[in-house]
Amino acid sequence: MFNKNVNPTMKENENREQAILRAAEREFLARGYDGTKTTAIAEAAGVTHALLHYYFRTKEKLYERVFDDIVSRLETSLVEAFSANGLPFMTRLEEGLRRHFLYLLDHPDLPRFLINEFTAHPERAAALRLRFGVMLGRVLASLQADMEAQAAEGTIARMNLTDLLYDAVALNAFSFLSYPLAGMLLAPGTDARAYHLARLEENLTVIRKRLQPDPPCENASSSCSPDWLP
Amino acid sequence: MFNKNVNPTMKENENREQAILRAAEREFLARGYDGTKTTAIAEAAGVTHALLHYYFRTKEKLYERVFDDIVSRLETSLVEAFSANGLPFMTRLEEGLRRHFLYLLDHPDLPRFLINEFTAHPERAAALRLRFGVMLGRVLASLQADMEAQAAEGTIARMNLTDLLYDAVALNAFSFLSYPLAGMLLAPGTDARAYHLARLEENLTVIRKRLQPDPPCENASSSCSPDWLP
DNA sequence: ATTATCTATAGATCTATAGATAATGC
DNA sequence: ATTATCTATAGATCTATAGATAATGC
Repeated sequence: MFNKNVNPTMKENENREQAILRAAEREFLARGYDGTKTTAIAEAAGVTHALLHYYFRTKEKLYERVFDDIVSRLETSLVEAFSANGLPFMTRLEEGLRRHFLYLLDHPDLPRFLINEFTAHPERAAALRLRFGVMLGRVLASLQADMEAQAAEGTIARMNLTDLLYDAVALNAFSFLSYPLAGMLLAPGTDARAYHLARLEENLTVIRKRLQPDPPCENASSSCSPDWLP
Repeated sequence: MFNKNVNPTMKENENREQAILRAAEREFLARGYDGTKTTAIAEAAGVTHALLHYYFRTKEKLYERVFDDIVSRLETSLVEAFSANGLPFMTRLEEGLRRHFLYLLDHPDLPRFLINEFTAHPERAAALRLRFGVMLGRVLASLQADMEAQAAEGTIARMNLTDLLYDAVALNAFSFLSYPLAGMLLAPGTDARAYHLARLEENLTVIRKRLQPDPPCENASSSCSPDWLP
């Protein structure tokens, strides 16, 4: 049952089932569902094609398994990212966004993969939305009270926390979504990591300034209108 | 040569070649290259499958033609969006971003389509990057001088215009990229258009605040550190 | 006796083309 | 004489399974 590991594409102590899963995740993330061939997965895993069907029956089932694993890990990472306790609101927020970004830096194909999945399979989306809803609820609950306290003090502007997180996730995810176009266009020669880390700092600046209280209104200049009021 | 238009899927005065192009664009945008079958395009266009190959020879060539048309229209739209003249910098910027967003509202599949194209076909990406580079250069040139004048007056913060446009495009595009997940999660029941228009206002607020000058430094609070300096 | 793995192949798509026929322009 | 359109089918993938053989656990 335990293989002798003569297969060079497998890690130490990894069995063929795990090798197929790893290869499938790589292929699906890189090429999407339709672009991935089960023959290519089998080849990448160093096993025969039939074995893939022996373990996972169909391409669809293998895909669902891979997808579920990916979402589970993302959930864990996101909830942990915002779990720091006892620190001031801005510190926790920035630290959470930094961790969220670094997670994406380790999984740069993830945003595109999730977006394509939700678009291409709306029939499966309902169950997944529920999972993301629960995850978002946890993050919101963990930050909401602190945010309101700060707003009451007047040290940050009053705004909807969901909108703020949406802004932050948009900026973070887009750095990876746009890299194949924008990375080489805006910073040719720079390596990917340095490029992304520069974007992270800009993203954090945007979020910080989004929360900056409006300046006191001394004159009629437009920047004095409290645009966050109804 | 001119058809009698007995085909119900074709518009008045539209020939079969155009009908194939329209159907191909719809299919490719919705399902991507791999997910689209030439048989499905032919069926959607109301012609036999062989006719598609008669006009465009291969799926690949048809795809390139569709892609090129899409990019050309986007270029025109973007350059026009920022071409308003004689108005103050902030007005031109906001108006340009508003038009950019409304264009996406008419073409909600476009961001995902472009991202997938650049990721899946890096070999073709070079030529396209050049086109996007020219387009970006035009928009930058048209705004740069005005922005510097405003910054010199002190009415806006000093920052890199490219970063600012990147932030804005990220926020605008992500509204459409994330809609299948976030739309139904955050605003169930709301219709898509209202949802997106609400995001547009938040996006403009983010950009406005990004440009808000830092408050004068009266005390040692963290919001007083001029984080836009080296 | 069960689990893991392979070879070989059936069956389903999907792209592309060959070759016939109809419509149009000179 | 050229352009547009159709029917029919070849050829290439790709998914999935059948059925044989080897390895493992009782």
